[in-house]
Amino acid sequence: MQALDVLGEPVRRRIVEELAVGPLPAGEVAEVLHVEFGISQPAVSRHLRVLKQAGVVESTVDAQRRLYSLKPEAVEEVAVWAQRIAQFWNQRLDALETEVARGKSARRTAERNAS
Amino acid sequence: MQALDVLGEPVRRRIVEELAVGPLPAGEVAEVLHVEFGISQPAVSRHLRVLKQAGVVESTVDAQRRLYSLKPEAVEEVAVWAQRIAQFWNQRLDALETEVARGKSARRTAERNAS
DNA sequence: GTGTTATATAACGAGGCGTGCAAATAGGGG
DNA sequence: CCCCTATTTGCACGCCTCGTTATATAACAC
Repeated sequence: MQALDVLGEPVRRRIVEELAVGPLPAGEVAEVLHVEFGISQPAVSRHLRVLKQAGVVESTVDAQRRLYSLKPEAVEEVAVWAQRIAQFWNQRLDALETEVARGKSARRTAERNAS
Repeated sequence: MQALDVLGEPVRRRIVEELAVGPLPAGEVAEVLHVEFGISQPAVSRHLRVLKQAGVVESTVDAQRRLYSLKPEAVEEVAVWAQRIAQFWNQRLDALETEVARGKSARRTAERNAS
């Protein structure tokens, strides 16, 4: 799960969203981020590198330009993780509801302790 | 999306996973994390506070202890975000496939590259 | 009250991250 | 060749976060 580590950055998240629509040359990414976040082009370049090293994006050479594109596996990895957690939680929720429905309502206190 | 900012931390992700199973007192969370990451109780306490401020967890008072539990909305938020991105990407992929199917095949010239 | 458990806060240091600027590299094109 | 554009990299700096240890608060028990 390298992806989540790297997506903690708002700027990088924005880049990912931008690339989700389709591949873009570094310059255009930089421009968008410059407008929205007020950061310089080299800064964006660095973020792109971080994203690349984390396997979130990849780049292609097109003459002098670098075309960056999203690697969907990475995003999917994040989605899977979050969904797994959500699922755990839902299971728990269902269990509680069942329990309550059965009338065992007054127990839940000592349930989780017992170390 | 405060959740993603905060979930970039491995320790915090572990805490979330632990709490996904069910609520736990701070002490037990601290113990688990101490065993697995070798960090101290105060460190865990701080992570819990960060998670709380980000709306990922919440706590209730039970005598001297604090019971921490996951706020599923936060996790769901992350899942939704990631899925949205993934969906964008899938749309794009579908579009490309359609294009290729139409016979425009010979374009993908400089596809492969990396550092 | 004193003592004990459970947890949070304070104070501090170390390290990492993100930034801008300036310079370097890569790839055209005259 | 030399120059121009696109992008990356080197450097210095400030900030923010993490971790530890020591200490405080809260609630209970005696």
